[in-house]
Amino acid sequence: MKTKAHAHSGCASNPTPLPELAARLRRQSHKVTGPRQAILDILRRRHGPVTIREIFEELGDGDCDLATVYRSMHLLETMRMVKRFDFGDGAARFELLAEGDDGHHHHLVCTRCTNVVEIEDCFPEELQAGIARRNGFKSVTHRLEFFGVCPGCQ
Amino acid sequence: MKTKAHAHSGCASNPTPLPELAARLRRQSHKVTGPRQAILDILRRRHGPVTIREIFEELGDGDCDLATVYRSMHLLETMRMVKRFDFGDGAARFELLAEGDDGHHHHLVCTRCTNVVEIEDCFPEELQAGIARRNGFKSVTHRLEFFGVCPGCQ
DNA sequence: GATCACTTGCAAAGCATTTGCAACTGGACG
DNA sequence: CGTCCAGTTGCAAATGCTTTGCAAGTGATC
Repeated sequence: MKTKAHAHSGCASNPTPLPELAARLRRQSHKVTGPRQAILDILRRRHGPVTIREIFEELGDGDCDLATVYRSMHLLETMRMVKRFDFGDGAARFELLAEGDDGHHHHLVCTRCTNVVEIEDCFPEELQAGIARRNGFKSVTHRLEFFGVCPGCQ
Repeated sequence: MKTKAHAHSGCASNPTPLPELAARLRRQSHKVTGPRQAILDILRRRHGPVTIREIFEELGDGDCDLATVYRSMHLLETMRMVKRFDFGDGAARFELLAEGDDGHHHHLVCTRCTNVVEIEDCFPEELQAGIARRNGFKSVTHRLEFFGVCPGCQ
């Protein structure tokens, strides 16, 4: 089975060129600064969701302040350049988003080693529509993550 | 349509008697103390998920310390008397569990007023089994919550 | 009713995250 | 190129939820 094109960018195999990411910043009149480039550079060569702490530690020593990483991720999130995920362990995780991608997808997380696999399946649309309708809700989405024990940890 | 029996206890209509809850504590050799009874009493007459802060504020002034509420919820969780939910807003929520109930179910949360509706639907078992199998994972479960805008907030 | 392990209150500590503020700097413009 | 200023950054302090150390208090058992 061929690897289906992933909804997210950031695969190590063909990372989005950094200048392209910088252009996205500029296009929305945000400055292309050292810290931002360093952070984007880390995100673009990452497969899965990254922690703020992980980003910070992967940065060179004096590269930038932890607060700046937080601020940058917040900016990138509002610009829809990254998507935030929550595995319920108290630390936010982020994935770089391809342009125009809403990044909606899910993960299968190993509860032993915290390894993460991206999942293609999603909660069935018609079921969700029924839930929304029955309760009179509009604009319904969902947050969904799977947890289990990976092959290596069994 | 008749109200289906909910998987969780704590419905205001027929709350589990407090002595029964106390008995569960005693049966597992935990002391039935004032704070614990007060907390259980709040939980048993609650419909949905409650925040620690909400419990604390619903307690009488000198009823007990915030740290004690945290400790109690932790105890009740390990005893499987309550289930923890995470709506991604940084505050844990709890629901009282009927005996023998694993409490697995989901919620539809209004993103405007944070009102919560309990949902009966679940992620399709066969889909989840496929996800587990394809990735070689064992003991797979999921965390799933829905978000939208409730009728009153539209 | 004495005893003791289990509980509690209080205060301090832990984390992830946010914020105030003064110093700094991209990049637009001349 | 040099000026200029809104947007950025570093640093430190603050926030919000949660946990923990420790000494004092108290259910439950005998």
